[in-house]
Amino acid sequence: LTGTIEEIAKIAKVSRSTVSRVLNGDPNVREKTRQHVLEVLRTTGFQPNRAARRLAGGHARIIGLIIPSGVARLFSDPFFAILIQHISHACSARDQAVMLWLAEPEYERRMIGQLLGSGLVDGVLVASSVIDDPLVEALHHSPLPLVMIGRSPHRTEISSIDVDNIESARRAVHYLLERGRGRIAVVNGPQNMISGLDRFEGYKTALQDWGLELDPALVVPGEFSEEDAFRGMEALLQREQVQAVFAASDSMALGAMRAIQKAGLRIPEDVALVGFDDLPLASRTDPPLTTMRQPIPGLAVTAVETLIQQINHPETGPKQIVLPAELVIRGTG
Amino acid sequence: LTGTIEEIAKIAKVSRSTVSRVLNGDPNVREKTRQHVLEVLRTTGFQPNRAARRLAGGHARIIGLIIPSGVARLFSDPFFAILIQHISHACSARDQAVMLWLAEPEYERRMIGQLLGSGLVDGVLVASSVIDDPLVEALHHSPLPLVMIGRSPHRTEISSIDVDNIESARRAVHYLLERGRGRIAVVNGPQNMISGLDRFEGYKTALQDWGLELDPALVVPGEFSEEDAFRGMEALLQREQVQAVFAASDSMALGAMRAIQKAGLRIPEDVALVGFDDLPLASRTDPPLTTMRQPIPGLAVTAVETLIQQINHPETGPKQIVLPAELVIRGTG
DNA sequence: CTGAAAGCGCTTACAG
DNA sequence: CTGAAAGCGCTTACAG
Repeated sequence: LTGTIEEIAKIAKVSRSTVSRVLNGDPNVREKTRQHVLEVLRTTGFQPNRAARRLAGGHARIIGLIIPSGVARLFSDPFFAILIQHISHACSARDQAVMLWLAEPEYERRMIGQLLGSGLVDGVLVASSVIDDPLVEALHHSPLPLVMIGRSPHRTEISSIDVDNIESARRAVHYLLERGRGRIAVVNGPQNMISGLDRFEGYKTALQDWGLELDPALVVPGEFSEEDAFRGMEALLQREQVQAVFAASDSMALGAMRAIQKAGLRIPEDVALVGFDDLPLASRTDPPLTTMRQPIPGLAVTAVETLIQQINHPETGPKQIVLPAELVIRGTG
Repeated sequence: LTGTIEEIAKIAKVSRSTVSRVLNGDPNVREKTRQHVLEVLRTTGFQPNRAARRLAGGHARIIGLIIPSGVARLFSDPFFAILIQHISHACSARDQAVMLWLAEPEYERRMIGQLLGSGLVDGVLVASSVIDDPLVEALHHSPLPLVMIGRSPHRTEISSIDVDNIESARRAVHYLLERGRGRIAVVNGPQNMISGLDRFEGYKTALQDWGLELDPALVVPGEFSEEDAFRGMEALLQREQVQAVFAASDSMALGAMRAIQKAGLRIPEDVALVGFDDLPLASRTDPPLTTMRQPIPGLAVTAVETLIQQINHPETGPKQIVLPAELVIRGTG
């Protein structure tokens, strides 16, 4: 279908070295030659064989996208689906293919071996992980460039892209406090993930800012799942009176919303509600959800570009990039 | 980390040909030699370089998993997330890596070129598609082995794995009719996808079986999304009285459930409800959802195995495999 | 049953 | 700026 570099060379009447140079953007090609080869490349629709490319020591332009096993349960959260879509999109736009590795405890060892040994992947993106995930540790000690989405608290030597969860959560809760809501419940994410931990931290900080005590009775443990949030909130509402709820994800906000409405309380009159993520569903709930918007496209693009940078210039040190979130005020608070 | 075949050969004191043969299960190796090489392979944890393998004419053991652009919107339906997890699992268990291609209109052409030209992938799995998707057509006309999840109505030359959507939907509606529910609304999936079309077909057939007329006023168009189902159902309940609802997916059943309950109707006393999929959420709704269970693990495993079969024995003709669904009776009908 | 050799399609010093 | 040549790590006839 697409032929080999040799055939292109023949058509363009140059050596295969020259074709390869053009393909790889090597500056040591006369401009006229380059244009000519480029033209042949275009008309033939040539696609270099990535396997050969990789084998010969170049980059295959393949990125490994890893979902650690501890996170696999969350895989059906729309946040993930959307994140993966944007990562995939960012890769396509940069002519990078994506290899998906859903880590599973049983195959984790083998997976790492394959990632390293199979010689396919130029670098690796870890999409969210549990704190101190051994998989991340292993990856970090491998020669493969690595970028995480979500910061790694104990490892600033690993490049990561994250939203400022602490500050964002704090701002969300401030917003509720400013609107006169004193008793604010929190629906937490998993506390073994940094995003869950940080958002809870932000909640606590906001209370402190206002000189309020943390009331453990107002803390609903959650796992980023709608159902858990629904149940937890339902139970809480039976014993406590609250004026507002901060949910650490939109999925959980949805669950909380259902519980609040089921309890016969009005949103936002009786109970205000702020979520986190700004998934598409947030604008379609009734009333529409006020929430902290995660810049998912930005996270994806930045992660992919950071990784590519790391692949092409391994000498560049690790980077921690923090992206801002934005409060989107709608009808729930 | 894992070394090359050459190093294994040296340790095992055989030629690299022999190592390659045991690696590939070639029967022309003396049993004692094989055991010895296997032992060395085991102790070294050797991983063959897939890029080299593929280049040399063997199989890379990489499967391309394609989500066509027409389906990308559905990507955040938990059904997809779970399906992908199972596919990934089935591949890991068979030592196959997964390359993810979320097709996007803008990059679709390039993607196909890459799939074919990049020489990375041994075969391709299309996870659900729109009817007569041009992407599937292109793939079908390529030399790459192809298996679809979801049947392709006009192309029996393509291997496909599917659940019997028509019959399953029919059984679901029969179940409601048998329980004395005469006026049954349907929340449809997209009618440009075979699963949406077939389930509607099953609904219509069931009505016919009972000598009932199809009432267009009872048909809620949907796109497999909870929100659309919620709105559609809400609108329907304002003008119609129904005794039951058949939703073509669990996500939509959830939306319908919310609408029914919001309208002050009891489930199942006033309105019975049957979904389709049996996602984890089905057992956790209130009341728990009665639904047709799709054998997702079975679909995934069968699809992967069919594709591997197709890769290893291209002479085998295409296969259409239909898996049974099962009605799971819970609290909604 | 086993090994030496050619070749897969690239990249990258090396020489000019 | 360009080309001839070596080499990446495998597989697979070919010869024995």
